[in-house]
Amino acid sequence: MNHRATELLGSVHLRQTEPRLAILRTLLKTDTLLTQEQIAEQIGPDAPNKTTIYRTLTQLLDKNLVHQAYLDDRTSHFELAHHCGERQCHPHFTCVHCKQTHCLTGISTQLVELPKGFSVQRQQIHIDGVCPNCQTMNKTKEIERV
Amino acid sequence: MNHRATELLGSVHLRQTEPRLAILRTLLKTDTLLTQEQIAEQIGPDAPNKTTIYRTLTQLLDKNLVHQAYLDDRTSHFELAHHCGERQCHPHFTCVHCKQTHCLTGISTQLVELPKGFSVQRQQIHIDGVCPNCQTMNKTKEIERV
DNA sequence: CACTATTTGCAACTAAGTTGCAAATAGTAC
DNA sequence: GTACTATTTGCAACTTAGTTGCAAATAGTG
Repeated sequence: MNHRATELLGSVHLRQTEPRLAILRTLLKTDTLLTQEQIAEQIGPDAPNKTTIYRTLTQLLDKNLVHQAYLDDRTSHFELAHHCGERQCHPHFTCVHCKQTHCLTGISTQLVELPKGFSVQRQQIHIDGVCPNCQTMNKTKEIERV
Repeated sequence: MNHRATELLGSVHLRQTEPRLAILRTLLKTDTLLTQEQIAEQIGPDAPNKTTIYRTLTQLLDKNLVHQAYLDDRTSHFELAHHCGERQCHPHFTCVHCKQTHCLTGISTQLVELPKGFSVQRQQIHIDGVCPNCQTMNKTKEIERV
């Protein structure tokens, strides 16, 4: 994991600094989107300053190693771009119940056919609904009520 | 337009107040998403206080007359729900050049097939790219450079 | 016209993200 | 290893979208 982070930084010609490596390691470890705060939390007490985290993420965005998504609140969520197609990110699913977001990486989707004159750079699909976990929890509650 | 706004308010049993009517009129008049600030601007000097605008929009969201979208920044954008299907909003297109967002209402799209256990409530598609206007402007510039 | 529940505007607040600047450090040259 | 410089980091102060509490205003009703 550490090696992969070093490699990624090298590939875009950025200096190998501990804050950057820690941020990349965290993004490599997870299978979902993370906010600045969640990244800091996961790194722990020695996490870089929030300014540094934002600045690093912006650099990685510029280099196209990271993608940013705005979901159901005013905070931006980040993820490594390695599971995204060139023109299209995988769909994101947010559970209205537990508020957790899942990356639906194994799914095929097609690009929308745009009216004449428009050209795509990136398509994102965002789905709100109920996740399997909350689905079964609700059913259990219903049974309990009876 | 005024009549339609009165009608909409009545249909969800909210009091007919001038701020609410002005907000609905503005939403009826436009063919794109608006932020709180843009709504206030369009109403003009007698626009309701921003608190009132946000509160009204929240009420209309609850009644499902209005939809909210988070696009490429931290500000929420609002629109009347009347051009949306039950499970799916029309796609939104944001031009990376002029930053304007267009509602692609005349387009058919299909719901993503979700993995077992997930259930959809609402699907949104967001596309970044270049709009017809900026496309031709860029071409013109290229010609000028030659 | 009077009454009351609802709505509005204002001022103060919250929280995500940004900026400027001085101190620390990675990469390089010797 | 040591010295040097451009880059990076952390901190404090700031910006901005949106929220909250509360007193004044008003829509709907009798």
